[in-house]
Amino acid sequence: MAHATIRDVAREADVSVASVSRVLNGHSNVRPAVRERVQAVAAALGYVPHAGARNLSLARTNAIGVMLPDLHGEFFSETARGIDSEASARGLQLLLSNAHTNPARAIETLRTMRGRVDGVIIMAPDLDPEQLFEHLPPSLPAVLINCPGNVGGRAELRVDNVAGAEAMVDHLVSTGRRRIVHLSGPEGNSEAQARIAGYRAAMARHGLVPRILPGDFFEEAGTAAAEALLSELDGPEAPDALFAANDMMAIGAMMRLRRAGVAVPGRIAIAGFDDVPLARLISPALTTMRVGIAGIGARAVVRLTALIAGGLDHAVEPRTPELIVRETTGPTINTEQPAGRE
Amino acid sequence: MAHATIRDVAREADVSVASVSRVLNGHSNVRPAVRERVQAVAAALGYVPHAGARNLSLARTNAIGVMLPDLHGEFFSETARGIDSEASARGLQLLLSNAHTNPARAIETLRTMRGRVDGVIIMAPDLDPEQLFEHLPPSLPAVLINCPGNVGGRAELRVDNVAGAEAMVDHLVSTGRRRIVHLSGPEGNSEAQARIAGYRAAMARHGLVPRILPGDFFEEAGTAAAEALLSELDGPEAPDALFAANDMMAIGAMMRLRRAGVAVPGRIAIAGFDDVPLARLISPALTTMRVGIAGIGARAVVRLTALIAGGLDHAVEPRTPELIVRETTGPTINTEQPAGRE
DNA sequence: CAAATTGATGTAACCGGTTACACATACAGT
DNA sequence: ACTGTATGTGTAACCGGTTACATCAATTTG
Repeated sequence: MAHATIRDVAREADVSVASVSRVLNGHSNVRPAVRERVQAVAAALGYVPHAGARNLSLARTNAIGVMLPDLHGEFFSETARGIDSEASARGLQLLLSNAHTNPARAIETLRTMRGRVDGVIIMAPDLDPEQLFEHLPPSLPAVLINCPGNVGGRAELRVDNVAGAEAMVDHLVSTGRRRIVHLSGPEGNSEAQARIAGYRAAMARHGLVPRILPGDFFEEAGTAAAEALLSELDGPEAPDALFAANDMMAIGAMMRLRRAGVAVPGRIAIAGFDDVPLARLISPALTTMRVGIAGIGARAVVRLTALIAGGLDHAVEPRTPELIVRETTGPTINTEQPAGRE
Repeated sequence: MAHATIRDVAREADVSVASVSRVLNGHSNVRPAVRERVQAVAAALGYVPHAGARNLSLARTNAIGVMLPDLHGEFFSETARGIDSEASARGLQLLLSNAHTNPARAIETLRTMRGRVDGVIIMAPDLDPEQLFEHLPPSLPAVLINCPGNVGGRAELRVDNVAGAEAMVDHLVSTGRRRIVHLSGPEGNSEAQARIAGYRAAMARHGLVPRILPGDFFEEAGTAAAEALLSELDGPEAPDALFAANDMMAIGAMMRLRRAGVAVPGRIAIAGFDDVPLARLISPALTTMRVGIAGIGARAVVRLTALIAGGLDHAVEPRTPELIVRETTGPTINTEQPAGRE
């Protein structure tokens, strides 16, 4: 009592499978009488075409594979949303997999996608690019997002994290901050590394001494960092700004500081990176670098579609983050009173 | 110069396709010499098995289809995260589609999944269940989430939205509020309807008069509702609580009220529904009903896996939302000063 | 030493669609 | 009448894997 196949329909309607196929795909060269009979039988049998078989035969799936870094929080959600909105507008389905930092699993996943998707979008800043490219079938259309080791001339979208971090440091300096601490992302992550590099460069340019706390992009790291800084806040060398490598850590830090009664931005400024939707909703609203996460996802789909259609695309398309100044880097004040509550 | 196939490998290694297949799938009955030769040739040719063909042959895809409502923001992301975490722990891939409210598209999507997934998880509160079930192939394992018209004895997870809304009204009443306005979800949405029903029932039980503003689950609806209420806040009949049908609308309303200098919860209490991660991060933190979004997604995967393995499951599993009291329903005060800034 | 058993390998059918090509019929043109 | 063309339909090969079964060589057993 399994599913009906096209041959069942053909037998029941007393025609050949070719005719059934033609009817189902709306080809014109079928006699109306046959068409109706086939449709009636298909409906009666509850026939639903087997998409997998169809894909194999057509060598076309109308699906794209998406490989994203570990799926917590808003960063993932925004990327997925951007990809999804563009993909479903084009009638494409998404085969989703998150890259568990574990390279072997990631590569395995990529292989599993062969023959099930028409192309892939890969964002895997944690992964060793060498390994990745070695196992990426050369004929599989792919658009990469922030893959620093992209040597094979693959289509790519690359956020300029170095320039972004520099811009943020410049902004903090312009508001009078000097003791700017950077809370970094995880060590193996190329974006985190680039943001560190930008931070270092800008600090050096301003003649300031860098100080980096290790983080991992999760809210808890921000909480921990804030906790570590609390004891120093009354000292002579008190940091006057915390620049987190992403928004979630910045938010974690803010929550902790608020709980300790430390005024932000009065006593210490806070800045993030990414501009997740949440950043403008919290209070005080977070100053951050907008990378246009959803837009990147959507753009990747557009380029991938062109690639699948047979186009050539070896470009590394740069995306420059934009500084979004909100409340957390406002003026320094002495009182504990939170600022900007208009 | 397309992809190498298993026959290419077989020819090159001078063995049969059966042997290649055996080597690649780790069967034991292959002579070591042959095994090595096949592996060498496969590597040299950059052979990657065609997963689609494999799926067809095995009648097994190790993928599950997921159909979610067209929701932006955190609700979608949380559901996806819950499903993904459980799915990838089991080595399953996700074929994602969002249900565009458009029933025809939704059904089309569902058909497209036949033969590409081993089962489906469907959350489509906007969809007419009749149509949905008519086109859902009966032999396709499926777990539904909040599908009120589930008559076919399908496995389902159902949040008790009525009880949840009642509990929230009870809570608001217990804090002394009487003029409680409900900001509802979209009309065609069954969850929104259930929350309205719960609100109505509880209001009646307390002898209070209900008042419902139409919304659509988006932040902007909350902003608009707050705007509409602003003019009434000084009047004699000023509402003292706004109970939004989801968190995003509650947040939208809060943002607007804050901008107008209205103290929350001093002048008016705000409550949401869902407990998205954001709810505890904003300030003042949002009182809401926790439905455990991610947990529902994960649970759906567990049940679907059992179903795919051949189990029977006709249960409608109830999930009772939990009241999470935070700051937005704290004590009423007269001053404009925001409360709870410890 | 023949017979029986074991193990490795190849052949070909199958999964469920699509479609090139062959074929049959109808209808036009001269 | 005899081609020539258009149209509808069926046959069978194909997409790229898996695997039941047959085959054959090597080893064990009586």
